[in-house]
Amino acid sequence: MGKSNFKSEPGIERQLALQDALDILRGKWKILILRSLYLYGTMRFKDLLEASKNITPKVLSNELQQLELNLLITRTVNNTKPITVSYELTNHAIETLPVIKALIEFGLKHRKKIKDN
Amino acid sequence: MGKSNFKSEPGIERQLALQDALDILRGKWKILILRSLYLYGTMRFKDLLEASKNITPKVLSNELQQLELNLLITRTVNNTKPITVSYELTNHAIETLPVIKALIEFGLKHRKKIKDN
DNA sequence: ATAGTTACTATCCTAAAGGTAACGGATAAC
DNA sequence: GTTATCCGTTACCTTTAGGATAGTAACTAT
Repeated sequence: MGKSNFKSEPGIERQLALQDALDILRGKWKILILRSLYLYGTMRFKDLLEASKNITPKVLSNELQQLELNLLITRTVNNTKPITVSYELTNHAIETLPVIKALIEFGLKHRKKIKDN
Repeated sequence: MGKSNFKSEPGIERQLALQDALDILRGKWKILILRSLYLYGTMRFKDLLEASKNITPKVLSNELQQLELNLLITRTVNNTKPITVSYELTNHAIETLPVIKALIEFGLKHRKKIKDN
């Protein structure tokens, strides 16, 4: 396979960074949830349930907990009459926006490619 | 949840594109394989086995088939003494480079954030 | 004839992800 | 006191991803 013909040096740090990113964003729902929060700002649990078509409360709850653990969203309990809970992105989560944009761009091009056979 | 405060309109096309992209690139290995091919150009099966630490031949074989199906890599059999097979990225696969770059950037920032507590 | 190389495939198994359906605690409205 | 809303949890099950181990086909070298 020889030496790199594309970049100076791979760099173990970049390799680890990539693996971490994949771990954190892995799964069917996390990126979709992040995108909803980008688009709509603050959302309640119920909003996210409706926005993420076909997700179940259990799964949504899990995903939100993981996103919170990884410092991508915050969870705040509002003292409203029927209790409500608000989720929003942290500043840190802004760093995932380029990932989402790139995925959408790739997806658009891929769909076009498929359509044109 | 109100109206968007961030972008004009979500757009069902972008939603579908995102879901397609996530489907195509899903899993523990695909993006790592694509990155190896970016870095090294043409690679044989054995090269990819060594570059993707801890992957098994069965899993690698599966991943490669899926990537080929989705038009991201090509597979060519070389008529060498012990048969060898070369994999490389298609032109179309270039479109995934921004995704990988964005993931790495996010991963680097995330690692820094974690280290700084 | 035996052993090695390359690129897999086959079989079996475990673990993680994801889904279904029902329930619970808090509060309030009717 | 029954019903409703909101945000979950619990128990259970199915599906998918991933891994371990061994084997195979084609060829080469010794």
